[in-house]
Amino acid sequence: MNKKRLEIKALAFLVYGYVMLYQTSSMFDLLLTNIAKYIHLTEEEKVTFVACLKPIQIKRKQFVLNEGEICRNSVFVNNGCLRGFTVDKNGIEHVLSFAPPGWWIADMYSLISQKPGILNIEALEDTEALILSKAGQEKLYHEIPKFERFFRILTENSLVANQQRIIDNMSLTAEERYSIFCKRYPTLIDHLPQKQIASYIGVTPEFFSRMRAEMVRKKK
Amino acid sequence: MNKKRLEIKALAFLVYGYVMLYQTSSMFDLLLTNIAKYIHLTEEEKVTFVACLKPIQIKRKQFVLNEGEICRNSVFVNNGCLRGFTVDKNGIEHVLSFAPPGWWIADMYSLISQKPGILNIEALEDTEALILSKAGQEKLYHEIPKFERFFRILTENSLVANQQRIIDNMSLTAEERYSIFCKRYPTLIDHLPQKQIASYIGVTPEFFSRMRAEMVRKKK
DNA sequence: TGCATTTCTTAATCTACATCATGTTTTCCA
DNA sequence: TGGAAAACATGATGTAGATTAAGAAATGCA
Repeated sequence: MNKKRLEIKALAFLVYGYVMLYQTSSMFDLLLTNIAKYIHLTEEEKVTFVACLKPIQIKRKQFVLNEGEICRNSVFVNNGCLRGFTVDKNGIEHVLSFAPPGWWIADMYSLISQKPGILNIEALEDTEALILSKAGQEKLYHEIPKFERFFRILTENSLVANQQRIIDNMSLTAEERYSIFCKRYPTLIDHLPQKQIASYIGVTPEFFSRMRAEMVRKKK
Repeated sequence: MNKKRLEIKALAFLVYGYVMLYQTSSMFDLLLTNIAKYIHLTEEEKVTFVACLKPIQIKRKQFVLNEGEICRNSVFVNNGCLRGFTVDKNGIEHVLSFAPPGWWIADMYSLISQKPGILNIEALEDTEALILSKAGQEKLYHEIPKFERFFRILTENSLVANQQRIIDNMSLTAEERYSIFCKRYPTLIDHLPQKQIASYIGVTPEFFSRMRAEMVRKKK
């Protein structure tokens, strides 16, 4: 009798474990799917990887990183949206990047050098994310060298996008840059406050507002 | 007698081989030294690596890559200087990057996607360089996975520099951007035609010329 | 060495976008 | 749910840098 009870208990625990696994796994699905586009992970490797991740919740307007701090994590967004921005000597903010679901964000300079950074990272809405510490990332490089490949590819893609942005900033008008933004990030447009988009494409909110009115006028 | 002749011949060939190795090795020194900062290669791996490289000579004003072509190589500069630039719809050139000795250059977008690119790469002076084909690079990733790490780090550094440039373009005046350029690339300043620097920092040659005169005037 | 080409300079005028100011609409949260 | 804060719109004016033009200096190459 005693033994049977133990068995039942053990079974219940197992079931509970599976349920937990099943439930919480959804939190890693988006990231694992993204990774699968570039490298193949065994189930065991997935477990090792997931063990390096820590889920966090960030309230709207809350900061994940402040300028002057050392960036110790990469952040992968599951829900919501983050922004990375700097503040210039006149107190004006400049958006370097948005991180909607499926995107990574960090202060790359600070993360690499482990010196104080210049980036602020803030939630534009309530956000669920996973963080991967620098230590965790280096552990991954050691234990599963395929991750070198994954992050190389990720970084390459990011570099290409940033180079294109430099070229666009040098050779296009604000209006053209905005059109490109709309095409490239259609989901962000209705989501984001105008002033954030204005800051990203590199104009003042006032000019952006006028420009949009102008564009509507033209189309008629 | 016949045998001895053969031995001498073999010895001569060996000596010749070493001399060749010694002479030509200087051509790879800069690159191997750079790599050694990030990963350790065995002598055997060095040989494998060097076998993937092909030396080229580029005359001043000659193009290594034209927009519209598919970029099939990364180029590492030993001597001289290359520039990567785009031409906008008004025919104005915009310099995305310079490649002085010790630097890599390529149309990253095209190299990754193997689609026609938008970058022109041209020699600003007679240049000696090494090219690593995309195929060669992928062979390296397979045979010596450490190269995943090397190129990841290279790409990360490049990404950081490009992000900083985006921020600078959004938050600084042309004069400030020029000051930063002077500090960051002191060797390039006396080397490069002014109009190339103007194009890199994102102003016209006329404005750049006036700006510099202005800066001299101020300092007195 | 000299001449053609490219690069640099300087000046007048123009424009895309910034700044300042003020009112209106939307959003948030107590 | 209502009132404060944030976001957006619009007008008047200012400015960094572009454009056009034309001459002077430097450079490359036959």
